[in-house]
Amino acid sequence: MARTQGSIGAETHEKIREVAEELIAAHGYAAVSMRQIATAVGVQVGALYRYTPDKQTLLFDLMRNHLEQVQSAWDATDPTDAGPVERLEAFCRFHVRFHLDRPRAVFIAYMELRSLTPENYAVIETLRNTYEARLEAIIRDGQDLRVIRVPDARVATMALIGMLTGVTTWYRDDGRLDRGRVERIYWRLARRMVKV
Amino acid sequence: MARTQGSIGAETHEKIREVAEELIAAHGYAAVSMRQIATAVGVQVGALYRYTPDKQTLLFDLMRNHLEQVQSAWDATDPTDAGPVERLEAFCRFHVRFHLDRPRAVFIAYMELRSLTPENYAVIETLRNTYEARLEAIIRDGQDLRVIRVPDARVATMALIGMLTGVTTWYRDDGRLDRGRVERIYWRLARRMVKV
DNA sequence: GTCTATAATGGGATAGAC
DNA sequence: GTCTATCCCATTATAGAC
Repeated sequence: MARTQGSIGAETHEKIREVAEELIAAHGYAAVSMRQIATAVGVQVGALYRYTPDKQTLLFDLMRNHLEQVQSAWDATDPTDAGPVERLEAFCRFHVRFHLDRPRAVFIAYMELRSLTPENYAVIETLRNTYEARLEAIIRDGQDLRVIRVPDARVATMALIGMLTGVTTWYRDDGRLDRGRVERIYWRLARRMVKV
Repeated sequence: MARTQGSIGAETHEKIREVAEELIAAHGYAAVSMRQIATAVGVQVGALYRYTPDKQTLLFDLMRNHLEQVQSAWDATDPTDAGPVERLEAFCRFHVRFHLDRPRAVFIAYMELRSLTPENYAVIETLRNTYEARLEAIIRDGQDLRVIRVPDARVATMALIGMLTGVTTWYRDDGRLDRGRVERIYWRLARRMVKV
């Protein structure tokens, strides 16, 4: 397979993304320098600018990429023909599983909103809102069909998102529970929260 | 009332804390400079160092102060003679109320852990764990007395903390719901989550 | 207790050689 | 596509005048 004409080094590009995600998740966007990233990648700082116009765009691309992946992965998972309770179970399990698999990307997407320029922030906020709206729609469907009952659909949505996303703050792979059990426990908690 | 001998300017000290909390919550510890803080306070940068030995200590004091206040405010609120369900209601309502009243301090306490030196991090982590242990103890009491039932006390604790703390990410004072209603809705969701 | 001035270091980004 | 060298500016923290 010939390399695409005019393409830049795909391996280096990928490594920059991995290293940037790791360092930014650990120390924060503002605390990580382009020099640190270059050193961890194994290149000099000037080389980074063949892959990103600036540091801000590097962050923005990481966040957009992650949120677009969440979105498309959920759209591929959503059992749209099923009832609201079954879809809610799919959502809760998907959210926990996906977030446990990508804790660093999740961390950045939630923590570095304030590091974005206003223009980039608007894009990312829209992506986040679109995803959260998917959950809210399921809850409202369930209410209409009287198979889900919550005091307030909007608050229940935000409470669920907060509860599910929080798993990344405490879960450890070498801990007492494996991912499957955690996924199951979170769904049982969620189900009781919204049950008729 | 005479000013304590040898004391530094109490008003300036307090203003530094307020300004630092506001700026760090908005932009992040690493992104805020001592110059920015000094300008917002209305002094020159050198003056700040009469009140804090360095920037790190300024952050650490903000976080410790907040967590100690959470702890002592809860200890003063906890209806220790009541049953587990009543105490859980007190906890949930307290947590939502306290966090809605201090969104910036909460934000910093959860987001800037990575900006602390290892020594300072250990202190803050201990304070956080102590507070979370209070909730877990209530849930375990409730399980023992068979008035609370959850799949796993530890996961339920973290799920509750995540759910309740998340309120600060979406609540707006000029929004649809006032604080009292939000507090009530969160408690209803929590109660269903842990009910027998 | 606050100021001005400065030391010492590191930041993002670019130019031009190879 | 990566390197070296550099520009220019911001950073934390301190010294010493007032």
